Amino acid sequence: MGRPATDKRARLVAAAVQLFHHKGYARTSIADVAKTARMPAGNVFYFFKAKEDLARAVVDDWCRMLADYLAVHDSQPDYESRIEGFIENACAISGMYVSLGCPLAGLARDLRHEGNALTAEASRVYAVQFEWLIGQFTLGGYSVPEATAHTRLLMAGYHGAILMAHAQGDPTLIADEVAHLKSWLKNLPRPASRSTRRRA
Amino acid sequence: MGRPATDKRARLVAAAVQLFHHKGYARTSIADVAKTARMPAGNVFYFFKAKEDLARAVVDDWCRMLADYLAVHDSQPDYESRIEGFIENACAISGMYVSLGCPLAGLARDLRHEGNALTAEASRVYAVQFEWLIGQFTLGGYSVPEATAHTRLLMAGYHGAILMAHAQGDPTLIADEVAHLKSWLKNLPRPASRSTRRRA
DNA sequence: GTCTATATATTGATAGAC
DNA sequence: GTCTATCAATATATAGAC
Repeated sequence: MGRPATDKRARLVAAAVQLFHHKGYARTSIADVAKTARMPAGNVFYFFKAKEDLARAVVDDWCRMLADYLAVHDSQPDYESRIEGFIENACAISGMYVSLGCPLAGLARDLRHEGNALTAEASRVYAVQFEWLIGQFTLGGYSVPEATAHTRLLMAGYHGAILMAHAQGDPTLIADEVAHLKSWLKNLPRPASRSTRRRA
Repeated sequence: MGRPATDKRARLVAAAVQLFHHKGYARTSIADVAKTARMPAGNVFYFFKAKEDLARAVVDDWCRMLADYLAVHDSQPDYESRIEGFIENACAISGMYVSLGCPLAGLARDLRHEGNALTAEASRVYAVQFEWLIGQFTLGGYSVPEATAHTRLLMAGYHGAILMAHAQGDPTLIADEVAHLKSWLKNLPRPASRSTRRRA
């Protein structure tokens, strides 16, 4: 169906992804987005009939980017190395987390304040990480309830450390939590039943 | 010095505390605050010459409220019971956390997006909890570095679980983390040196 | 001290020329 | 499809009557 041949829509989404992270959703104007994407303000409404629709496109883009990033870990041979890679990545980008906060946390919070229309979108942004982690623990031989419980603790500690590091302006909060989570992961009780891959 | 005899200022701050939590800082207008506090909009600027100053007063109010709440735990006989009370409180108010998110997280994030003028204020909101927890662990005999490390892990898991529960709309994320943290606290290695209060 | 205007800027969104 | 001009609503903040 008649999508435009240009990359204008993609440029608008990319600009919105960045600005929603840097300034927040409410403080980012359509004019801001258009300017960052190097086009006139009125043009935005050709691609998105309302700011809400732009927000939905931004959520879609984050889900896609997160899935792409998580796929990078697929080259690791076992589930534990893949999860460890996920955990350690927080250290690699802790500077961004400290200065701007987690983009997922920001987006989820912002969208919940924009009326019921966007509340459902807010829940989607973390779902990709949740599902990937549950899938990895399951591959490691844990039952789905076990994998879910482990994932929830991991996600809480992981994103909580980012939250604290941002609020306190201190990247060592992330480094300490990463070290703690790696140790926690290594000392996790082995799954009771069959494991599709041996080794810790 | 010439403070007004009425409670209008306090009513404005209370209204702002509530609205900043429910709607976020950017989406809360001065008119909203005045209306909630039952007075005309123009009146706000007699007490706060700018919206920024209202934000500062809201941060002050949160620091005071947090200190008052933490003092409730002083009746507990030992540091471990006091920290346990702090942890368990997340369950008691998990409904509020799920529907509105943590007010501290929201305020901290919102203020960081309002230019450099309010960034410093954003760091203050968690400081009361950090310092109280470090103080409790220290009373339990831990060294200041040990107490700080324990506090940082606790704060990350605690506030991370609230963040996830809000984003996913699921209070069991908080209940599970609370159970985990209580077990973690109980199994924490005893401090090496003198302890001002015996017992786990 | 308190409240009623109102100034001024910016917002999301639309209409219509090209 | 693209862009200009502009609307209507809402925001913070001020001036000045009471």
